[in-house]
Amino acid sequence: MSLDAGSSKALYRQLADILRSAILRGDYAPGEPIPSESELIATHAVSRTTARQAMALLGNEGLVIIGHGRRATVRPRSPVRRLARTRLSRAERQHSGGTFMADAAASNSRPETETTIVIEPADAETASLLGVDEGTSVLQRRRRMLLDGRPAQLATSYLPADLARGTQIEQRDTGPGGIYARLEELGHTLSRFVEVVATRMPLPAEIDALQLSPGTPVLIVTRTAYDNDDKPVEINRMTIAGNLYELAYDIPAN
Amino acid sequence: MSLDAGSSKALYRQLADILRSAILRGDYAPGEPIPSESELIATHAVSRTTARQAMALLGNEGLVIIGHGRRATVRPRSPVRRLARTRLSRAERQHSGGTFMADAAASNSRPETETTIVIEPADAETASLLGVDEGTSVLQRRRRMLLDGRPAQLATSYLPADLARGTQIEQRDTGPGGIYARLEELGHTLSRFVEVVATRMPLPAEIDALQLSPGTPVLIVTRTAYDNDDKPVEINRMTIAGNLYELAYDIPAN
DNA sequence: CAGTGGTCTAGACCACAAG
DNA sequence: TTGTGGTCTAGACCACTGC
Repeated sequence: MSLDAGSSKALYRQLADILRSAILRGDYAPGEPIPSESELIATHAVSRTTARQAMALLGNEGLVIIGHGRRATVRPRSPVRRLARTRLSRAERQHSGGTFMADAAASNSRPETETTIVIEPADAETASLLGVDEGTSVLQRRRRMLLDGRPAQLATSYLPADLARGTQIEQRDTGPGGIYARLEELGHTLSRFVEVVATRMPLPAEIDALQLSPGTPVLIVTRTAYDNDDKPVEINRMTIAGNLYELAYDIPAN
Repeated sequence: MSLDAGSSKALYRQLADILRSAILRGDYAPGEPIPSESELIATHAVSRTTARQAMALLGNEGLVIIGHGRRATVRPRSPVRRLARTRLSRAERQHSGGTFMADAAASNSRPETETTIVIEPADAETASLLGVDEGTSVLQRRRRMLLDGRPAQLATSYLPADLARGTQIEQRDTGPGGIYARLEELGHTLSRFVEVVATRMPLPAEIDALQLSPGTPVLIVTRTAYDNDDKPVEINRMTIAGNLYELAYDIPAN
């Protein structure tokens, strides 16, 4: 409960340990303030730097929210929304405005989408995923989705420009059922999706766009849609706030 | 390229921006050293604290690896292993020592597993997932898996103790096909799995067990195995180093 | 041994939040 | 206005790495 100056463990780490234990034990409830810097300085006889190092450590662990001018608080467990990937079934896709809209409807939230559409040559990675040559013209639909006014995820779709030319896929509003419905109308009947899930810390632009607080990682989901010839027809790269979402996958046992 | 003391942006953030851009641009290759604190101090006329704040920021973003006594280096992109969840098919399960072994075999690595087996009363969350009453005796198989001597993931299986009593599931070595094969032999034919994927920053114990460097989030996968009556028979909670793994899911388009 | 990063202190001034 | 956290400085001593 008190600091040991002789310990090989740094003072600020010991201090962080004390606070972390207290938080995990529930001494400070989610949303409640933890001791201020001044209090830590007084209680544990350390310098301000040491107190701040301890706080910063907990902030980067995602345990506390530190904000200018207000006391640091225990990070509330945000209500986690579950994104069920079964929503990719054809039936689900068709009577909704795409997977995001389906998820929004399921969670009783007001969805908004900002869309930017550009055509650019494919970089090496995108080209490889889409099965086209590097430099091939690719249509990018960059979207920022919000739920109830709060940023939820970033998503960019990539399709060969040839394939989308002159179709509603080039429009802001892709119509009922979204891109996938349009693709099937074009004769690209979809056979399966592959989603690859990874995680990393967000870049500053992503922190900004998703309004993330320190210590919040993002989920990076790369979805590839394959047609009946097992040819990739669309790539969707998603960046999802790790504190707000979890992904659920259903896997048959055979 | 140079710092602006009048800017509203903190000096250390400006400095971090400069370094980050240089790294992302490729000026410093992965694994290569970035400027030392002394160099930053000399080049940009800042105090050591400011230089260190900038470095720490990049460290927490996972862009650089900072180590005592050695120069900070650009974080090398670890070879990412893909964990294909199709490996959960019955055919795959049966001729391997479980999903971890299957993945290891697929990646030509030498797998090791440390296993601890305990029986404990279920906490509220586990009870709810397993569909049993809180406090019911639950068998826990805690495993730490290593590939080529390096920690790869932590996994704990939870099964109702009644169900596992007297079976090989209570042993360290669960035999060919692992737990799932034993469950099916016991009459619990598996119908499906649900995997829920989330991410967060690791706790100190996890950092230690997985040898994670700062700025590395973990993937938290909770897998539930259901039998033919759609009753959960096993829960598997996995903690996976986010810099080493990605998960691949195959989703039929229907 | 020299160079690098790790920890810690004391003190200063600023910016934001809330009463 | 008061208290809180944000930024920055100068300086000191320590511990690890690698020549």
